[in-house]
Amino acid sequence: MKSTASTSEKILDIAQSLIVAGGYNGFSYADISAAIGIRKASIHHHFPTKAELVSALVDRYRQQTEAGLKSLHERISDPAGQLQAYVNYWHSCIGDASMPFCVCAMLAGEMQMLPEEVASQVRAHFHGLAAWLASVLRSGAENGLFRLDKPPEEEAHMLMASVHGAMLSARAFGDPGLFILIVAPQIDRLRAR
Amino acid sequence: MKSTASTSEKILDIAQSLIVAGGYNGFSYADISAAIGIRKASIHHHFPTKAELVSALVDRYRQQTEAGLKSLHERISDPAGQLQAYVNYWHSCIGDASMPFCVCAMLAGEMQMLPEEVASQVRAHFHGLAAWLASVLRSGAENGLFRLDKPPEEEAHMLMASVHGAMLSARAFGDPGLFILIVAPQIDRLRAR
DNA sequence: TGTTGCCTACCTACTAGTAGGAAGTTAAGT
DNA sequence: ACTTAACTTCCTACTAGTAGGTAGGCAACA
Repeated sequence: MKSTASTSEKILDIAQSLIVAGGYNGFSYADISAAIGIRKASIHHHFPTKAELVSALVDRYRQQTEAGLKSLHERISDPAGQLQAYVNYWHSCIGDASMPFCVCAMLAGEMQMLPEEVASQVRAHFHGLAAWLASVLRSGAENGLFRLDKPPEEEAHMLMASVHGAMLSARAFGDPGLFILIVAPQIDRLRAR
Repeated sequence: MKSTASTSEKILDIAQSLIVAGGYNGFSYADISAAIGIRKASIHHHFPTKAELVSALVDRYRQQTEAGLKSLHERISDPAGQLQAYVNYWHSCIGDASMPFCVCAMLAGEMQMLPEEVASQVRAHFHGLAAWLASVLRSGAENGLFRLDKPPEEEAHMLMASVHGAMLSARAFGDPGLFILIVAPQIDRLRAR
């Protein structure tokens, strides 16, 4: 239930949606305060500094991502389906506007002016995602499901870039459908011919 | 010569590099003031509001882009070479850190909280770039140089997303070489087999 | 004489962050 | 059962600093 969410989780929820909309410098304690009906000082009680808040937020995001990918592996065994499920997840997030952009992709754009603690977590997310994609592509290639032109690590980077670029285009053009139009052919391309 | 650059051009130069580093909310008049040794109020003399400043900046960026692509067409006639030159341009910008990110890609991420005048120009840039890529791909396909799996417009969107995603990955991983590692195979893929 | 470019000085609104206290909760100690 | 102490959550009230923006003046120049 939503009503059982703790205050600190509510703070992270709204901060996350504000970051997705405008990045690290695009929100303030006052914005969060207004959104959940609590005073600024109370937010500082839960998260003393903005850097700590965002750091906790990215930490949670990374755990959620890890848990999501793990449960995905439990529900779907074939690598092609796993890739499809990953892409479908983002397709629906963008489609229903619940999270129209990856938190870490947003922050990666501002990398140079992020507090170091946040920057290193963003880097870690990118490494983790690239590793997951590479492992899925590798096992798919071993099964003969995928035909890779490059090593799995490079194909993973290419796919990740397509996904992030597709998010950006969908946002720039204001057209959620653009995401899947861009990403789907990139996945088809990997399937053994 | 750099020394003949007018003050307003210097303002746009530094503002552009600050936007590339941290987006619309990532810089202030005070930052520009400190960087070029002029008072804040003097910047307001040239650009009364921040929205006007960024709007002028994106306008200039779009003109520079248009001029660059035009001269590219004059120097290089074959579509494959044109595509290669476009990618090489960004490769060198990212490599020497002179402009490690596209201004409009940066702003597109913050689309939702941009002043409308800026947002529409960013959209226009994306439309223009997609159209240029589509026209290059189309003429390449007509020459038999490219073999496209999808209509040129869709292939253009895919390529543009790869380029922007590759910029983001290069920044996230702190590895300029990642850009070309991601983009080069996407171009090779288009070449007739 | 008016215009351009820059200045000093200032304004209001907002930024992250702090100090200190009120209210309620929990868990012993008696 | 009653008290006390520690802890949590949230509050009001405040700070120093920064945000974008304005008013008015001065000097160079057309």
